[in-house]
Amino acid sequence: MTTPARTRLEPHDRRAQIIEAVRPLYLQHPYDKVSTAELAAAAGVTRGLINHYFGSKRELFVEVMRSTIRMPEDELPDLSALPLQERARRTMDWILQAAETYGQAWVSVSGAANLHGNSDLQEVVDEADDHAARLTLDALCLPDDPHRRVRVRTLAPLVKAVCREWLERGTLTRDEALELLTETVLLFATKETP
Amino acid sequence: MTTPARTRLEPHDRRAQIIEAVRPLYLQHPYDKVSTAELAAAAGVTRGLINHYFGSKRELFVEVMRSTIRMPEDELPDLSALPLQERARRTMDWILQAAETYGQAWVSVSGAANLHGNSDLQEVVDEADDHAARLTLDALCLPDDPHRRVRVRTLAPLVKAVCREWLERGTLTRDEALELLTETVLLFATKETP
DNA sequence: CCAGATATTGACACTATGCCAATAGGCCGG
DNA sequence: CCGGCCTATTGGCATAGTGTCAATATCTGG
Repeated sequence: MTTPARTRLEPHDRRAQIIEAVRPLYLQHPYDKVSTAELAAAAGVTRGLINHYFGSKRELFVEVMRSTIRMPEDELPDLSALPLQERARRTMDWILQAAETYGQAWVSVSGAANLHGNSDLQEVVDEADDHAARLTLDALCLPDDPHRRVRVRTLAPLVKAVCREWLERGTLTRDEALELLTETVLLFATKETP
Repeated sequence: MTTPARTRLEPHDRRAQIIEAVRPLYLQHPYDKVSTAELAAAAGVTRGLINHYFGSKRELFVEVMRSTIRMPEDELPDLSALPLQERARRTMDWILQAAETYGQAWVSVSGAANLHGNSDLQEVVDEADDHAARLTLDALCLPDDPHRRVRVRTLAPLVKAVCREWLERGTLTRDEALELLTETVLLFATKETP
């Protein structure tokens, strides 16, 4: 029964350690079903420390989200030798695969569900979607000008919705999902910039 | 200074009255910035009554959302005489117009922003999106079989994202938005069912 | 080995939520 | 027109959760 004595960490390390320790809780329970006490317990620290580092429970939550819903950029295959149509298909396939095997968190979090204008989470989700758009354009070997980026990032919520129909509800087959997304991404990414 | 004496309403009416009285609060502030006390004050009742009728603050919030984010079905024009392409364009135009003039709440609320699987709000948003899909198919004069409905309702989050780029960020013009959505809805709605 | 710097704690004050017995509004039969 | 019943509504209580801050303990450098 080793009740670990209080240990002292560098601020940066402590922040990171708390975020990691707390992540699983938010993967299983919604924000307001997890108390600061539980968060602190999971991290092996006191409630006070969470407020010290993150200001508020909410801000910790937002930080956890930020690092969780970001699409990983490794293992993105090099498609530069293929025709555009095929690049599109493989890129979308890559996303579907990530969603399937890793249960990629990115697809499970879409926009903030509030009525009022701006949510703190919206900002984080937007950042993640914009990042996903950059990755997509990169995989497609298409230039990343602002207009194109805008169009491609609007696809993020569509991709998530399609994945949800496929994985959670079983109302679309993987092939249907792939086909729809492939055609749509071609439509959105190749429209000529005015 | 008329402090209105306590009046007695039919349960059904009281529920409705509370929801209406509370709606503006949630249009301006996020869920957790509004206290039950403020909600009760706005409705001219006591905190206890809110719990009596809705069980919890959260459930009241969900009810407000349910009735707020539902697309109105009136004023949907009859397009049956036009060719499909044109029906699609006008339907999307109708949606954009609703978003612009009424600041339609539907477009401002997309999926729930949680990591864990299911949110109480997700259910409500899904219901609204499915409803919007029915309206869309109706306007397009296309049959409403399950497969088609699934595909069209995945477009809901896309429509919202495009509207956000157009209205809030100004990164898309109205014409660009209209064109993208028109082509996409045609793609999704006219794919033959297997 | 000591002393200064600071990461971490624990207790306190405050707010908010949900619950329940008590209260009172208004309809109905006499 | 009145008294009594039904139940919508209240007000206070109990509890849980959040944020703050002075006090404490840990590590580092001299």
